[in-house]
Amino acid sequence: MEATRLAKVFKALSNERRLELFRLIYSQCRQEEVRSQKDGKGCCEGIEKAFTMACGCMDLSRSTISHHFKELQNAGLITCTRQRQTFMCQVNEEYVEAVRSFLS
Amino acid sequence: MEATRLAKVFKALSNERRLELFRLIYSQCRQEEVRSQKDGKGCCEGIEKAFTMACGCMDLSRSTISHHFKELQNAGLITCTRQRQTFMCQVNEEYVEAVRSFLS
DNA sequence: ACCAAAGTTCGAAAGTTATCGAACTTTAAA
DNA sequence: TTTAAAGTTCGATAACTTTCGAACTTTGGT
Repeated sequence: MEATRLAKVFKALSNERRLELFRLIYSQCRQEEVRSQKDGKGCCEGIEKAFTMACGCMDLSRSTISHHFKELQNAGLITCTRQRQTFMCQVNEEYVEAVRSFLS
Repeated sequence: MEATRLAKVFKALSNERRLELFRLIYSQCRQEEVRSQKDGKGCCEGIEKAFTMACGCMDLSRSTISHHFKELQNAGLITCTRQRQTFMCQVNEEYVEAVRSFLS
């Protein structure tokens, strides 16, 4: 991944609270994946009510949490799609992989 | 690595020019390592004249480059030690590894 | 003793970020 | 139709960042 884009990914992870949020989303996704494999659904489709869940876990205003979700999306780390009242959130593994291999 | 420290590492890498600088240092270290293994010296002791090299490679003022070196040091990614007029620069692999495994 | 090379530190300007509360929208429930 | 839940957007404030040039320090060469 070229420097410009990768730097944006790092910037998205450079705020402590946003890093916590991303790790939270990621770990929920891992759990969801285990569950969907048990059900024979293949891979995880994303996690539901990610925003609501984050509001419950983090001591930040909803507007700030909304902002952090936007930043993670802008950086490409997650994709969110509306589902009626709540939204569905997926981790973009390609970007996670770019972080892991940032020196190659 | 805990969130506070890891976020600082990501912040250090969140500026495009600083990310380029770090990659530059890292790649020089890899080359140096190959050379020292040939010479039977064991591992790379760090790269010499890192600052001078960076000044030659990057179109930024010396004061800005100095600042970026400081930020990389503060984050823990590199260690610099003076050697007469120039300085020696080492990459802290522990921190690189923390980035690679930031979700575990 | 003088000069150059290699860095560092300072002060300033311009821009970006994190955070909040208030006001808004959209969807669903009573 | 009113109300509630789930988000989003706006405006503000305080703090931080990037970058520069100028002035400084420290080390080594002549």
